Amino acid sequence: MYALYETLLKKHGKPQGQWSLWCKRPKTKSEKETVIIESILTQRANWNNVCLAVSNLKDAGVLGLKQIFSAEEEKLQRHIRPSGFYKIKSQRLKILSGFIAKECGGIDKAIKIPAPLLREKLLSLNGIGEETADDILLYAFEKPFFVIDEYTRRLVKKLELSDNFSYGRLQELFEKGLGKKDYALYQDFHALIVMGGKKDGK
DNA sequence: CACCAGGCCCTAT
DNA sequence: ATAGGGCATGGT
Repeated sequence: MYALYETLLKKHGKPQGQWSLWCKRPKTKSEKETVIIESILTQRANWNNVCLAVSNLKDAGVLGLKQIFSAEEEKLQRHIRPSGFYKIKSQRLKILSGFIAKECGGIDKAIKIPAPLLREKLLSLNGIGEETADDILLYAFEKPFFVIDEYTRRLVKKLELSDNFSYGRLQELFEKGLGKKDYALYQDFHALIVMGGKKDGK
């Protein structure tokens, strides 16, 4: 499995955050919050539209968990409209921001919750499935959970790495295949899979 | 104009 | 357990 990572790395070069925050290794609290917000906006959406929505939130000064939580629902909907499914996503953003900002007491507190427990709590929220939970854990909280998305499934299918496409099995395939739990490796590997799947890639 | 894009939930078999 | 429909926009 590590050989596959090296192959992709040689092919595409090191992920540099050319297309999003997701491979920039967000450091500041604000950058982490942005990643968390993007994890919802990107659900079944094209990345360009996510950028439009993020830009609107930023211009309106609402690009933060507390701001989202206290924003008027109708305004929030208007800002994120370009990302699609905006009514559902505004609800999901409210739920998620409330959970982290209020129930956890902020990002710094949330990050100290044992990762498996935090994952369970995220999954219990309406609108957060396995991929979104792992996006948050891996990219915002730097916890080693391999993200399985549509691009990953396509690659596994193409290379015939597995005949079982359930989320858990695929996650196990990558995590056990790599041996070590290394969040930076997981981030880069997944970023490379996405880069490879984007356009010519195949 | 048709089709697609880095999910998730709900409902009906 | 698993399949199918709904949610919505902007780009090609």
